[in-house]
Amino acid sequence: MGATKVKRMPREVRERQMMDAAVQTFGQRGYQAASMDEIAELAGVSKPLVYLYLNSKEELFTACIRREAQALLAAVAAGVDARLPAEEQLWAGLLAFFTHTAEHPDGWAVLSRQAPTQGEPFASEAGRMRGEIVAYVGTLIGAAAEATHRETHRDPELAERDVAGLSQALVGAAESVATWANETPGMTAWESAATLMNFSWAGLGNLMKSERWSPRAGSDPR
Amino acid sequence: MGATKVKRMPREVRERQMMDAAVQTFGQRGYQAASMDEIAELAGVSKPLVYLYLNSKEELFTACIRREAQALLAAVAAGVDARLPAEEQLWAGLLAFFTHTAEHPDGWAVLSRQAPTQGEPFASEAGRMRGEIVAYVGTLIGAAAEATHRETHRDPELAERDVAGLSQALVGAAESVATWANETPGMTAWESAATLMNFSWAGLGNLMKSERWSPRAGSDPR
Amino acid sequence: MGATKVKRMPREVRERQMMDAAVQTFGQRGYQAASMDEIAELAGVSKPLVYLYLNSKEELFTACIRREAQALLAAVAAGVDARLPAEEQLWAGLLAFFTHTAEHPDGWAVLSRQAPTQGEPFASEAGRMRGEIVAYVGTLIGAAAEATHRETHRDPELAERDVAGLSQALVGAAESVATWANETPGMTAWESAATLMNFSWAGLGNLMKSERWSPRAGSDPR
Amino acid sequence: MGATKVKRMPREVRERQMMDAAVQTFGQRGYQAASMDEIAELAGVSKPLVYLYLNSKEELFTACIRREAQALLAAVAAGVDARLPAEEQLWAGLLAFFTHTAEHPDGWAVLSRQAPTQGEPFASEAGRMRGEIVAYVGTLIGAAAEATHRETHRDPELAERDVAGLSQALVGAAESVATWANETPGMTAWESAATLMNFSWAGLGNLMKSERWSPRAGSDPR
DNA sequence: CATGAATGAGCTTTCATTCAT
DNA sequence: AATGAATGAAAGCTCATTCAT
Repeated sequence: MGATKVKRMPREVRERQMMDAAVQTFGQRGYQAASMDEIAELAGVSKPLVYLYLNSKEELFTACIRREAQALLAAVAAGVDARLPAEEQLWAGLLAFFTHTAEHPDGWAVLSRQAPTQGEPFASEAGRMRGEIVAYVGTLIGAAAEATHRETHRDPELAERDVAGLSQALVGAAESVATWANETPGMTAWESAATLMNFSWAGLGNLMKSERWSPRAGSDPR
Repeated sequence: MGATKVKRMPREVRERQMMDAAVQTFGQRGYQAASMDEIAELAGVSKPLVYLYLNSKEELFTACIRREAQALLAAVAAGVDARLPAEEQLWAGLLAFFTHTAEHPDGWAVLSRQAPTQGEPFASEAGRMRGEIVAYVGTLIGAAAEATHRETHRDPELAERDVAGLSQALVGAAESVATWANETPGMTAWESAATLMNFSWAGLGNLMKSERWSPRAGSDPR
Repeated sequence: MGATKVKRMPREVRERQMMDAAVQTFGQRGYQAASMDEIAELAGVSKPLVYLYLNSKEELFTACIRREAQALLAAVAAGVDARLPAEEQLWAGLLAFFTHTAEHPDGWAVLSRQAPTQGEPFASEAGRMRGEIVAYVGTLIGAAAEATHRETHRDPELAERDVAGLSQALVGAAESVATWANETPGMTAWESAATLMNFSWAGLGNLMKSERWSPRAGSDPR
Repeated sequence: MGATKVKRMPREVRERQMMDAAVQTFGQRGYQAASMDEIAELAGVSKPLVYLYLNSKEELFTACIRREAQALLAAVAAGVDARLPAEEQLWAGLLAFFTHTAEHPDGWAVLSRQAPTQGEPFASEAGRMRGEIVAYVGTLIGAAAEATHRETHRDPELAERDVAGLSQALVGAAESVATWANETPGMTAWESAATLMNFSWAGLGNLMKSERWSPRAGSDPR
């Protein structure tokens, strides 16, 4: 009786609507503060249907984390050409990263703010994705180190933990800038990527040439 | 059977016990997931006493944020000698920062993970502290830029937004490394600080000499 | 064992059941002493359902006041024929009033005892209804005064405040008698109405003929 | 160590302070909404002291009811000269009643609004006092009836229940007017008493001369 | 495929009341 | 005579979750 409410949609479509509503709600309110009522209403369906398709709040949140992580990883991967030199891969990856986070702020909020703070099933789920990115960045750093080695015949002697630490720093810096950019009107993905590149590349480059920074005397490493 | 339950303590002492318990619980569970029951039990008191002294969950959380922020800022300030050159100030500050966050992981979790994600009364409370640190880092960068200018007679031309972005990146990197260090056994504050210094100083130094990184052709700033 | 717990009823029905239970509980226990648990149990539903339909204790109480006030006013209005002389209107109104209060003692308790003593959202809600009744009684007194004026050519000179005071007295007397009747077995509405009519009508009649009562000497109006 | 807080007062004085504070708080807030904290603070003592002297909230409220009832009864009794004719006794009693309730609005609120609505230990406590007043009024009516009988040789034939009903009506009217007067600025006790006297005396007088009001035909007593 | 009706469990908060000094 | 410290018990309210249709 009327076409206002289109019902009987295929499962796939309904499911995407629900997940979209969930990501938006979780991203803006947080996991705990988001209520299933709100999500169902925003999705335009009844609560039992949400449960029929997504089973529970926990599974729904996990599904959101997974979907958004996949999307972010895919976006970065799509932006990068593995045949280019490491430096340009990093640039391309950062650009893709900031572009995606700017276009999906709620998804980024779910991944960066909500998931890691909600305790165990979720933190590790989000950690898995972050780990993939950190590892990928680590690969780039390693590759660059090796290239430098070949060119300069100086061994950067980057231990595994060094690489891990640097990757963490770079990813952390990117996260921080991404969040800040989402709150700063007029800030483009290009600017964000340039900021980060400027900030990090020379430091990384030096490291690879074994030119480490070290504290002056007096401050002993304890 | 012992002195496990010492009762009738002066208000000041009890209040500190409660705040300690609260920081631990909030840091590990998150604001919403932490229950006042749990905090009271951990503090070894009854719930009404928590309310008598701290008034409400919201006020309790705010008090935790403030106390931990104060402590962190104080620790960093105590570690830094403003008469030293910027480079060494940064090193000392990072060392103090990583030392404090390593010694107070729950407090650090409250400040870095929980407070910023819990919406309005809290996010801005924590943002205030982060803002102070970012501003302080910005000062260091500015000072270093000026010094470089004097030495090299080259103007770094760092716009305000550049400084802001770099500070965000540096602080984000530090946060990321601090959190990662807290999860990585055997990682010392000294190592964390060195990692970050290595990562960032050369990049910053280059910037100040106007040696910016720029993408090769093809990737237009859109 | 039986049909004691019939479930899945339409909202309208459940809502009436809840209001009935609420009126009974509020009337007997008072607003503060009545617990939502008790009301829900008496209504045969769970507490969340009460909140789902009626929103809060405050709204529930307000709804009770309104419903019972409406019912009482409607009962009195239905019992009165506005074309009759004032005297007979008063009689009919009193009879309807006492009949209704006798049949709905809990509703009457809510209106007369509980609502006016529970402070501001409620007192004025109940006051509104009492005001309507007082005003209606005032109209009757005014009409009777005018009729008397026409017949006897003596001006009753009833000032507004006189009318208000008399109405208050009459309504107060009726309230008192209604409450007393509800506590007195065998007391019929007819008897109550007759008592009040006897008590008041002659006094009012005298007033209208300007035959005021006045204290003998000695007691000066200060 | 100054004289700001005079301590160690005799029990009698402290107790009166507490009761004064209690009457004020109960009268304004209601029994349930009044908290022992509030009462203790208003009385200027610590909570345990209130318990030491008055034992419990329930006993405290009961004590308030009793004290205020006693005071009201005493005031009315003091205003009446039992050797005067019933009519003048009524006038004097009403005047004393309205004077006292106007001077002690909180006490009157406790007696008239709070006590009767708070369920069982209290309602009957307040009912006892009300009963005394109703009975006293009944005595006056009875005395007046007898006097009338003697003068007019007509038997008013007032059954006990008639007297009771009339007393209830008169007392209810007085209560209503007292409460209304307390809310109406500029309304004096003298005016209140006159209003009530005008309203009731003629009606009572008629009754005593067996001139009852009776409904016209049609409205049968069922 | 889809939902209106319903609830168990838990949370924050308050309050009368009591110890120990 | 007087109090700061402390609590058991309960109340209002919310939410994820499930029937029955």
